[in-house]
Amino acid sequence: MTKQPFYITTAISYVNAPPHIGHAYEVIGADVMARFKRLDGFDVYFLTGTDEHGQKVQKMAQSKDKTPQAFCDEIAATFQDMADYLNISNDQFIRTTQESHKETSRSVWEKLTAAGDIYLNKYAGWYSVRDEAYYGEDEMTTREDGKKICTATGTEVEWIEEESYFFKLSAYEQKLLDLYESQPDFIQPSFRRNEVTSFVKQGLKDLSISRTSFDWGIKVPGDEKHVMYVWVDALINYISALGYPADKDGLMKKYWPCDVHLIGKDIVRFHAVYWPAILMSLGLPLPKRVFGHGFLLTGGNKMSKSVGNVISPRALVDKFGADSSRYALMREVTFGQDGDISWPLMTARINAELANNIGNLVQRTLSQINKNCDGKVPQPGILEDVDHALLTHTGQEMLINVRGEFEKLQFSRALEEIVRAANAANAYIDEQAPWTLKKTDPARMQTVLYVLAETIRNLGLILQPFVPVAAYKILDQVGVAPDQRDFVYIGAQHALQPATPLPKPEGVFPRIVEEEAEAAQEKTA
RNA sequence: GGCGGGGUAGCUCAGCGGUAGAGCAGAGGAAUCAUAAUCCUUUGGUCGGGGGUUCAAAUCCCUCCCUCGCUACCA
Repeated sequence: MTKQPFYITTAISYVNAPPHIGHAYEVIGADVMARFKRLDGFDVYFLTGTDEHGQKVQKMAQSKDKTPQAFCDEIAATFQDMADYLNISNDQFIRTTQESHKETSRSVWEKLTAAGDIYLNKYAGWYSVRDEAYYGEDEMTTREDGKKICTATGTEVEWIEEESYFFKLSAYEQKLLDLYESQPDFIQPSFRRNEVTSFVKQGLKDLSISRTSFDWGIKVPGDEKHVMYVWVDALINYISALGYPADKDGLMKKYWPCDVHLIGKDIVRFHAVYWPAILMSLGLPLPKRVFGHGFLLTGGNKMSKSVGNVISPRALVDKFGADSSRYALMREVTFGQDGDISWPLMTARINAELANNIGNLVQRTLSQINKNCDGKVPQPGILEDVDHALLTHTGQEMLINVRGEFEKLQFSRALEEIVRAANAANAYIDEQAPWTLKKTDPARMQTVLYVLAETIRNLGLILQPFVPVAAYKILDQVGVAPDQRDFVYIGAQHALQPATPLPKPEGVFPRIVEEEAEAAQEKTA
């Protein structure tokens, strides 16, 4: 049976600065989803990467006295490094400065032109030379001397007309509205769909898609004084990565259309309006889903360097490790909404759920098996109702519930489900008290410990997408073979074989113990 | 201004017409296998204000207040 394909992407990150926590959050979300789908029997392709063109990058490079490419190489490396230390399982890391992407972009441009959707005209507007930006009427005020200035920066603006290519976005207004109507899940969460719909209903203007004021970009075929507007270039990454249009490796045929574009809420419009319009013009099928996640806040505020409340991905992993960091971010915040994170919140969550609940469950069970069952999977007797109840809850039932949450990208809810299962196992162990059975009914003790080992196997399996390394350790400790770790192995039909020898148990989720220095740091935060 | 979220226990949030819920935090107890972890019980809310519909409203309608987002071409 051939596996069903599943294509998931993050946004590509703009390389004007090294990664911050938001980048980490997004790529972790995508990774958790990708890993889940792989384990659930899908043929997954997971793409992430960097967006490297545009005026901002050119300026940044200049100010650091570097060539744009050298500058990009440097920053892109920090993103690749982050993917590494966060344990991200992407299949490709695309960079928009790579030759294959440029080729695709030029080819797309030619196709859009051939489709009659690109034309040359003038872009006109109020421009601030100092800010190198155009401003709308609502962003400007008139000074006493009668000159218009930008309200925010206070710089003078002048009326500028610049030659530019345009994309006939206006021609797609009705088609886009039809799309949102006929495919209500196209934009998620649903309140984002409302925003986009009302935006499109206001009427779409054609989109200026080339620039002549700088040259760090992909040159427009046949008119090299223009470079493509970075957003057009950036969006194309989702298909250039698959080899469009040549499709030498058949990736396009296999994985397109994309199942989920996972992006930040700030760029929903680009993905829900511009991108489908471009695809329509190319005659390509549209992505199934665009999911805009929220932002991470701390103390209800945006993180900012000047306030000094920034939590960097590197610092996070240094303190908690990759697994626990992934867990904390996925658990603490409802995906799709903004969420508050802080060191104390994350520490509390990791300790309560990973260390105390799940970690300690594994430890207390395995150490009893190690001491009392000769270090082998115990031999169960006849299972009682309580045993069946726990196994059902933590087996198929948990998988079905977790899968349901993944369909909605509700990672936090999925984890809640898993924690609840571990909780039930802790209640079971207390109620059954195998340490007492050891003296009164050793056979029953074996059964109880077997049921617990089996529960731990199920938990280890379902935890893999979130905490891959620790989950692997758990599965190793209950003697699950590496090729028996897909979700089809969850549940009774693939239960542990009694008498399988087990390695000596060791802790998987260490408690975070606050040191004085950290406590002091938190006081100031 | 227009459109759309949200305002529920100390904290984070669920419920969205039928006697106020979960987790965490707080209090009391049990147990001792375990990462002093676990388990049980429990305190705590006039569900933003006001009005209306209904036998019945956190839940529907109106209105007001607060808060957040969107309202195009830096990315």
